[in-house]
Amino acid sequence: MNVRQLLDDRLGEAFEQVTKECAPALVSPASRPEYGDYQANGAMAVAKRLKTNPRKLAEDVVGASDLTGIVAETEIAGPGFINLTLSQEFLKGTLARADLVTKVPRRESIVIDYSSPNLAKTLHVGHLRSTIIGDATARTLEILGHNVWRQNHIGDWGTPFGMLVTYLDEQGQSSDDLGNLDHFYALASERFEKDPTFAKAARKFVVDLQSGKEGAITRWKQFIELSTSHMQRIYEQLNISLNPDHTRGESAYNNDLAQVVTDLDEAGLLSLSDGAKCVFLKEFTGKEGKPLPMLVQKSDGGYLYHTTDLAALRYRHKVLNADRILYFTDGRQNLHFRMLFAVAHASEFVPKSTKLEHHPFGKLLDSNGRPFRSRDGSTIPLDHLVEEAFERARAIVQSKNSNLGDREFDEVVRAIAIGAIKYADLSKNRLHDYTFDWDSMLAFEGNTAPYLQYAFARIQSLFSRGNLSSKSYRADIVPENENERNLAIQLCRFQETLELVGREGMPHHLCAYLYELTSRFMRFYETCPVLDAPEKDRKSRLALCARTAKTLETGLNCLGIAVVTRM
RNA sequence: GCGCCUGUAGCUCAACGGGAUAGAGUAUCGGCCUUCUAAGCCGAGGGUUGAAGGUUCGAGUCCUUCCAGGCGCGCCA
Repeated sequence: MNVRQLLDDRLGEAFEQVTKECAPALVSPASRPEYGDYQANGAMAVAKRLKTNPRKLAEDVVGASDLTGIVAETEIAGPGFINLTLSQEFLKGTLARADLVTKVPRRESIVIDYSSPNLAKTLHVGHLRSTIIGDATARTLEILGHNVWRQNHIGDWGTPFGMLVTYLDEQGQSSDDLGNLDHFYALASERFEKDPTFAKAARKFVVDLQSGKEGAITRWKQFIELSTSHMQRIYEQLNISLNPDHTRGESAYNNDLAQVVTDLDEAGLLSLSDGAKCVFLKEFTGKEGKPLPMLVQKSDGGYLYHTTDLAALRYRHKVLNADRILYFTDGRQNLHFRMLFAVAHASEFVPKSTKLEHHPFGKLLDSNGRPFRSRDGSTIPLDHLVEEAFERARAIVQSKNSNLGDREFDEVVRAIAIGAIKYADLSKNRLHDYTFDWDSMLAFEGNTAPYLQYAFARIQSLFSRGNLSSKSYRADIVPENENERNLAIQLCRFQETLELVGREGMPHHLCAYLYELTSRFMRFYETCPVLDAPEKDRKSRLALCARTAKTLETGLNCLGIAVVTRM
C-alpha cells in the first residue's frame, strides 16, 4: 500500500473542500523525526495564492480531512506545515498485509530500451550503466504490475559485419577468439587494411548482405548468434534479466526504413539538402543559427540511426502498444533523442499521449576523474570486470571467516561481487558522472550491497536458530519502543519508493530506501532482544524481522542483486 | 558561436512537482563483543552548496550574469 499517496489523496480532498480549487497537499515523509511520520506542505503555497493565513488554512484542512484509522496525531507547525503521525492500528494493519507490493491501478504498457550494445564489439564498461540501471527499472516496473517490454536494440547491421564475417569464415566457424571480440575485430581490421583480396571479399559481402543474398544472410546470422551467446553469457554472470527474446536489433527494422522516409515525405516533413534526405524542425538550430537537420537518408541512399530509431519507435507504438517508452543511454545522445521525439510526434508516428522519455546518465570515471579505462588506455571488457570482482570478493570472503562449504562459498562470492558492482552504480543519482572504485564498493562498510546482504543473512540466522522460517512467519507487528516503531514506519514506505523509482527511472531512491531500512533494522536489532524476549514482544519482533527480510529480498531483487542466507 | 549536462564536508555521494536546523558513508578521533553474525552499534569534530545579484514567508533547488569542467552541433551510432 502506498501510504504517502493515501495521505496525499485524503488531504487533497480536504484541501479541495476548503479552498474550492485543486490544491495539492504535497505530502512527503517527515524531514525530521520530531515532525512526525509524514508532513504536508501544501498549505503555504495555496495560502499565498489565495492571500489567506496559511496556518488557519492548515487548521481548516485538518478539520475537514478524514484520517480516521490512519493518523493518530496531527500538528500544525511553523508557517503552516501539517505534521502527521500514523496510528498504531494503521501500522499494524498495513504490516499485516500479505502482499508487500500492490499492483498499480492503471497497468501501463512500458517499453524500456537499454543495454543495446553493438555486436561488432565486445561488451565493455561503456555498456554497464545502461544495462544495470535499465534492468533495475524494468524489474521495478514489472513488480508494480506494469506490462514491461524489454528491448535490447543491439547494433547488428552495417559494414563492420562484412569484415568480421569474412574473417570468421577464413578462420573457421569455431573460432574461440570471438570470446574476445575486440581482439578479433582488431585482427579483422588489420587483414582488411593490409590484404586487398580480403578487403574486396569483405566489401562484396556487405553488398550481398544488403541485397539480401541468402548465403550472406545465413553467414551473418551465424556470426550474430555467436556474438549474441557471448553477450548472453555476460548478462547471466551479471544477473541481468535480458534474454534473446528481448533482442530486437537494428536489422529488425531494415524493411521499414524506406517506408519511414516515404511517410515523412507524405507528412510534409522531408527536405533534400546536399543530396541527403532530412527533416528540419524550426526548434532545432545548429551553428550560426542555421536550422539543424535530422538526417534520415544519406546521399548514397543509405539509412542512418535516426531512421532506424524512428522505425523502432513506430513498432513500439503500433505493435507493443506502448504507453511509455524509456531510453537509457548516456547524456551525449540528448540532442538526438530530443529531435527523435519531436519528429516522431510531428509526423504522428507516435501520438502525443505516448510518453517518450530519455533517461540519461553521466560518465564512468576512475578515481582520478578520468574516463574509466584499463592501464593501457583501452576500454575494459565486462567479462574482465566481472572476473576481477570475483577475485576481490573471493579474497575478502575467505579472510572473513567462514565455515561455508564450497558451493555456498561460491554463491556468497557471486552475490557479493555482482552486488557490489551493481549497487555502487545504482545507489548514485544516474545524472551525475560516477566514480568507479573497487575499494569503496568492496569495502563492505556503509552504504554498500554487502551491508544489506549481511542484514538479510543475520535475520536468516536468527530464524534458523529459533527453528523458524522467515518466509512463513506470521504475527501481528505491534511496535512498542522507538526503534521498533522507526523500523515499522520504514517498512510501510516500500510501495511509495518503488512507485517513485518507476516514475523517474531512478533506482538510487530504492537503494537509499533499503539502506535506511537496514540501518533502522540494525539499530533495532542492537537494542531489542528477539528470541529471548517475552512472548508478546518476541512474536511482534520476529514478525518485524520477517517483514524486513522479505522487503530486503524483494527490494534487492528489483535491483538485480541476490541475497544469501549465510555470509 | 549556439545548445545540453555537471559543480554540495578531505574523499564518495543524498537532499523526490521550492519547505523547517543541508543529511549519509568514508577517512580521523573516542566508546561498545562471556549474550540472536563486530561485514555491526553508539558518540565527536568536519559546510560561505563554484561566485555575485534577484524572485519568495522560505532557495542547494527557480531567474539573470559570471567562473570552472564535460559533452553535443550533416551524411558513424
